[in-house]
Amino acid sequence: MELNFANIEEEVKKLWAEKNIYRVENKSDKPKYYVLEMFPYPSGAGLHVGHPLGYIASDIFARYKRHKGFNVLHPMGYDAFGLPAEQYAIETGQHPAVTTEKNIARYREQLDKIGLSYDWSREFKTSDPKYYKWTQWIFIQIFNSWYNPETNRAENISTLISKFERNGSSQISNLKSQIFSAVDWKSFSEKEQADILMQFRLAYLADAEVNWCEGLGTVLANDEVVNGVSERGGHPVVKKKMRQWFLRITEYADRLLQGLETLDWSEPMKEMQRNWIGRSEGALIRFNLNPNQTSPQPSPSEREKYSGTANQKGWSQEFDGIEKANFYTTDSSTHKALKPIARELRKNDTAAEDLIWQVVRGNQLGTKIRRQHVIGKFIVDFVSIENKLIIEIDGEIHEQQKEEDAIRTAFLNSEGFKVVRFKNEEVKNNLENVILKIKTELQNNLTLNPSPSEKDLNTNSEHSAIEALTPSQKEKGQGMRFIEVFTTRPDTLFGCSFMVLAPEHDLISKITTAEQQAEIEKYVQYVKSRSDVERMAEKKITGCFTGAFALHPFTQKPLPIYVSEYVLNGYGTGAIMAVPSGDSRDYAFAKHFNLPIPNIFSDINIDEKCYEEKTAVLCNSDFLNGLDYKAATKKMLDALEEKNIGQRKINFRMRDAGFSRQRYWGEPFPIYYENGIAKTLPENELPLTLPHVASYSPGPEGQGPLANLKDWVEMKDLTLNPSPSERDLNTNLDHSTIEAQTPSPLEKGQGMRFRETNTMPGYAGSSWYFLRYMSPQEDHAFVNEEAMKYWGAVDFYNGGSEHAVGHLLYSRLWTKVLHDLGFINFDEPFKKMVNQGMIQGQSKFVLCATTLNCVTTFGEIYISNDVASQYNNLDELTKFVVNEVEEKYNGRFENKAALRMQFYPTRVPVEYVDGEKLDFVSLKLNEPIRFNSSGESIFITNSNNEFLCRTEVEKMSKSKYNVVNPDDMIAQYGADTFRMYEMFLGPIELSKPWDTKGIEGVSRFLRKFWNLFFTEDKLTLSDAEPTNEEIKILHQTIKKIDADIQKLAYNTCVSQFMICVNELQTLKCNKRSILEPLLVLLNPFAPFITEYLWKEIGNTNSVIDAPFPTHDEKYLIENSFTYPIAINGKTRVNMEFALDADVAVIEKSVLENDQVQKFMEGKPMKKFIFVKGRMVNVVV
RNA sequence: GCCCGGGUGGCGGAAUUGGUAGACGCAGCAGACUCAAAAUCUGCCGUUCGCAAGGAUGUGCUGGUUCGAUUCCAGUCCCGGGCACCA
Repeated sequence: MELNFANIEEEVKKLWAEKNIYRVENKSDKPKYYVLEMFPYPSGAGLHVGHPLGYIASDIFARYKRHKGFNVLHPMGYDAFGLPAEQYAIETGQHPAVTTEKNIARYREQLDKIGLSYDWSREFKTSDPKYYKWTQWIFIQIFNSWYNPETNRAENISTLISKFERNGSSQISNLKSQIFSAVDWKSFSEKEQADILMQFRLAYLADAEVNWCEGLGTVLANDEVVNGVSERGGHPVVKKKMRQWFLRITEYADRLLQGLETLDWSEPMKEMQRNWIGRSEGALIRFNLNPNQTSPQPSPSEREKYSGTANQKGWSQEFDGIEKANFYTTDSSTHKALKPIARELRKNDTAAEDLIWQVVRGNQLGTKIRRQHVIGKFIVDFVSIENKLIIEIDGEIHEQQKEEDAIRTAFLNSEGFKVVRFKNEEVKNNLENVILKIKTELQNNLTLNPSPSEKDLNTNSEHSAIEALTPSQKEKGQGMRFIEVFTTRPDTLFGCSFMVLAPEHDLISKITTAEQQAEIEKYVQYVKSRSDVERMAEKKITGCFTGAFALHPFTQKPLPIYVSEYVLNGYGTGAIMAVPSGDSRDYAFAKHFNLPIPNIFSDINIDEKCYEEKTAVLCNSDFLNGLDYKAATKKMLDALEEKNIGQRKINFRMRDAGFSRQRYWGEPFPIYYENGIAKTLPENELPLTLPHVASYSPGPEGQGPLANLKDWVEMKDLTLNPSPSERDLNTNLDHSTIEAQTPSPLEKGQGMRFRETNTMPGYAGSSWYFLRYMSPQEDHAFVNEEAMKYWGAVDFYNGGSEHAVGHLLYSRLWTKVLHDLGFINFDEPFKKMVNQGMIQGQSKFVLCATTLNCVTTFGEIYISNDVASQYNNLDELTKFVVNEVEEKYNGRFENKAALRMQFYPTRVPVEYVDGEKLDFVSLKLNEPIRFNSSGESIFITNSNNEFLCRTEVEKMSKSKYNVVNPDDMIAQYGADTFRMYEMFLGPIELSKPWDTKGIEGVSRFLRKFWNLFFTEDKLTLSDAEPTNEEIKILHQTIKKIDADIQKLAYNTCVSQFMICVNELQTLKCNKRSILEPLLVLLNPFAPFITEYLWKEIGNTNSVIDAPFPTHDEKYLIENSFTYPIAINGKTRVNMEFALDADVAVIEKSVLENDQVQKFMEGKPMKKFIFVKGRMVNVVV
C-alpha cells in the first residue's frame, strides 16, 4: 500500500491536538526531566534545514525519556530582541516588533510541520513586555547586589552599606575604592557614597571602548566592522570610550570555573569555558620608571652582565663598536655589509640630498655631519652623532614606505637619535627654511631630552572603566612612578630587556618623551582603527618607542619602554615585561626592533627562536642561576614579596561583561539618573516598556535611538512609565535604590531626572529564559517558586557550539546570582550540555564576466587570479569569452580588443542548480534583477553550452543563496523522512554539508517499514509466534537503539532500523509481537507514521505513552565466532571456533591450517596471540 | 595569533578497551520485472597488478610505540567554529 504521508501527518496532528498530548503539568508521580534547546532568534529568512537538526535531536531525546516513564518538560520560545531586526527597521522603517512578530509566525508554522513534542502553551518571546518585565526586575536585583568575599556570594548592597556605616572600608577585603572610616562614610555626600558603591555593584557603570563610527554616528558591533571600516558604507571606525553598563562576572570567575567540574558537558566545551575564564597564577611586578631619562644606553659594566656563557645576541654585540669610537654606530659585520651600499648611495645622491650636503658638509653648522651613515642596520641620509640628530630626505611617499619609516624611526629613537624628515620638494623649493630648521633642531638637541614633568606623572587619572574592570590597573598612572606588569613567568625576570605597554595604557601620555610624542600619537591612532582580533591575528610586528625607560627591579638596568598592539589593555595590567629569550612574541618584537635578547637558559641556543618550554636551568639570572623553573619561580616570588617589588597574583583573562548597547531593539534599563546618580525604577512599575520612536537612527552623541525622545528621556512629568497612569515618582521610589555615576551627556540639570537611553544586549533575555518556561504565565515573580522547585535545572540542553562560551557563561552567571540572592535553589542551569554541529550550505558559483566601465587602452582580457586558479582550461574559456563579448558588444565599441573583462565566480541560488548544472532559463525567469551588478554581466558556459557550477561549503545563509528550506523537504518527502534523514547525516555534534540527494534512502526505508504492516492493500498483522531469527533481530535492535539514543548516536540508530527492516522484509515478517515494539522504538524518530500505525493496529492511547521495549540478552547469545587469523598482523584466513573453546585447541588447529602454514613460510612461531571473541595473531 | 573541533571510497558516514577498515545510505554500473517508464527486487562497487586464483597498497602528511594503530604519542599541513557589541 502506498504511504501517503501528507494525509497521515494531517490526521496525526489533529489527534495530538484533540488529546493535548504534549501538554505538561508542573507536578506528576513520575520523575521529572527537562529537555531544552537553545531558542532561536527569529530571523527574516525563516528556518533553514540547519535549524531543525538540534530540535529533532532534542525531540528524540524528550520522546525517549517520556517512553522511559519521565514527566518531560520540552518547551520552545523565541529570543526576539536583536540587531538584525533593528537594521531591517533602519532600512525599511518597519517597527522591529512587527517584523519580529511576522518572523515568529513563520517560524512557528515551520516548526509545527516537523512534529516536535513541544508544550506550546509555554511559548513566549523575550521581547514581550510580560517577559522583559522580569529581565528588568532581575537586572535591578543584580544592580542592588555586591559580591561579599567573606561569604563568597552575592548579597544585597545593604549589607555592604552597613559595613561601611560600622567600620568604614576597613573590613572589606576586595576593596576597590579609596580607604575611609565610618565617620568619613557618614560625611560623604550622596553622590560620593554612590560613587563608592558603584565600584562594588554587580551591575555597574564604567567607561569602556566601543567601535565608534563617525560616518554613521553610531556604535558598531565587531561584526559590523570589516578591516577598520563599517560594513555598511565603509566609513572609518575607531575605538572610543563611552560610559557603559557592566556585569561584574569576574567576581564569579572562580565559581564559574569550579562549577564546571560538576557538569556533564563535553570536555572540549568545558575546556573552552576554562580558557575563556583563563585563570593563571603568576606575579604582579613593579618596575620603577627611570627618574633620569637621559641615560638611554647601558654602561659597559651593565653590558657585562649579559656576557655569560650562553650564546646570545644582546647589547654586548649590538653595541660592540661604541668603545672603539663614538661614530661606530653599528656592529662590524653589519657595517661591512652595508658599507658598499652606503658608498653607492653617496655617489648617486639625489638633487635634494646634494643641495643639503653642500650646506652642511664638514663642520659648517658647528657640528660634524656625516652622510649615508650606518646606524644599527639602517643607513641614514645625514647624521650629527654629537647632537644625536638624523636628517632624512624622503622621495615619493607610499603606504609601505610610511610603515618602514615608522619602524626605522622607532629604532633610531631607541638609539637616542631624533629624526627630522624633509620632502624632496621642500628642499628644492625652500632650502633656506630647511637649513634653518636643521640648525634649530641641532640647538635643541644639545640640551638633552627633557624628562617628563613630575606633575604629569602625579596627576590622578580620571576614573576610568579599566580601573573598575581590573583592580590592579587602578594604580597605574596614579602618581606611582612605576609600571606594574603581570607575568606567569617571574622566573624569567632577569631575561627582561624591554617593556611593552598596550596602546591604550594610561601611562603612555605621561612617560612619552617630547620627541617621541608625535610618533606615539600616530601609532596610537593607528591602533585605534584596529579590532582586537585583527591585533592578535596580525603577524606583522608593529610598535613604537616611548623614549622612556624603566629600571629593572633587581639590576637597575634601564629598560626601554615600547608601545605595541600585541599587548592588550584588557588583560593583566595592560603592560608586560618582555623576555625575548622566553616568549615568541617578545622575541619577534626584539628581533624586529633590534633589541637585545639576553639568554637566560643554560645550554639553549636562541639564535633562531626563543625557548618557551619550562625545562631548562636558568643562567645569567643572578640569584636564580642554576635553578629550574619550579624552584626559580618560588624563589623569585619570595624575593619579590620580601623586597616589596611585587606579589603573587592569580589573574583571570575574563573581563567583566559589557551590558549596554546603543540600540533600540532591546530591553530598556529600569534606570534613571538624578543629580548624576543612577537609580532604579520602582519594581512595582515594571515593565518599563520600549517607547515608539520616529526613527531608528542613533542619538545625538552616539547613544541609542531612545536618546532622541527628549520628552521620554527628561522625566519632566515625573512619570516612570509614560502613561496610561500618571504616578508620583516620589511616593513610589524604592529606598534601597540609590546612587551611581552620571552618564556624561546627561549631567546637566540639577534635580532633573533622565532615563538611561541604552538598552540591554542580546544575551540579557536569554540568560534566564529556561526558568520562565517553568511558569510562563506567572505574574508575580520571574518564576513560580513551586514550579522552580519541581523542575529545577535543565537536565538536557542542546545548542550550537558557537554559543559555547558567551550565552552559556552568562546563563551560569545569572543562575548563580539568583541562587545567591535566594531566588532559586540550584546554581548551575544546565546539567548536561550537548552541542550540535552546523549544517552547512553548498554554495554554487557560476563563472561570470563583467565589462569594466572604464575601457582601457591595454587591449587585454583581464583574468583575476582566483578565477585562473579555479578553471584549468582557461585558453579555451578566454577564447569563448572574447567571442561572446565581441558578439554582444559588436558595434558599440570601435576597438573590440580594447575591452577589459573582469572574471569572477558569482553565487547563484542553489534551487536552480541540479548537481553541477545551472538551470539558467528558470533562473533568468525568476530572479531577473538579483544578479545584475553595476556593469553588465555575462554568465559563462562551457563548450557544451552548459552553465557549470563550482561548489563551496559554507555557513547556510540567505546572503549566500545556499539556503535549503525544510518546508520543501517535508512537502516532498514527509516530516518523518526529513527527521530521520537529518539524523542519518552523521553524528549530531559534527558539522556537515547538506545534500538533498541522500534523502531517498531514508524515504525508501520508511516505505519498506510501512509495507511490513500491509499485505496487498490491507493492514494485516499476524499473531503467530515469532521465529528465533525474528526475535533476535528485534532484540538486537532494541539493544542498539536504547544504547545509541543515550549516546546521542542517532545516525547509527537509523542504520540499525534499516538493517532490522531489511531483515524483517527478507523474513516476510508481519507479526504483531515484532512490529508493535518496533513502532515504539521508532516513535522518537518518526512520530507521525508510528502514531498512525499504532492507532491502526488497535491501540487507543498515544504511542508516546507506551513504555520503551527492553531487550533480553538471552536472545543475543552467540556460541561460536569466526576468528580472523593473522600472521604477523596481516589477516590471512578466517576460522570458526566455539566461543568457549580452549586456547590450546585453537592454537593447535590454527597452526595445522594449510593457509597459515603457507604464510608462516616454515619460520618458527615466536608468539601466539589470542583475544577471545576478537582475533588470532601468529607472530613468526 | 590564541582556544576548541575535524580530516577514512565519487559523496554522507561506520568501526566496543588498540584487534577482519569501509557497516548503513547516496551516487554509479550490470541484471530481473515491464510494450515502455516509474516503482520494486538481485548482484557489483577504495586504489592497483592479475584472465583468474591471488597479491600489493590504503584512514591528510612525516615519524614513533606495539605482535597488531583510523584508534595511543610527537611533529606538521589543511578545513570548520569561537575570540568578549551577530545570535
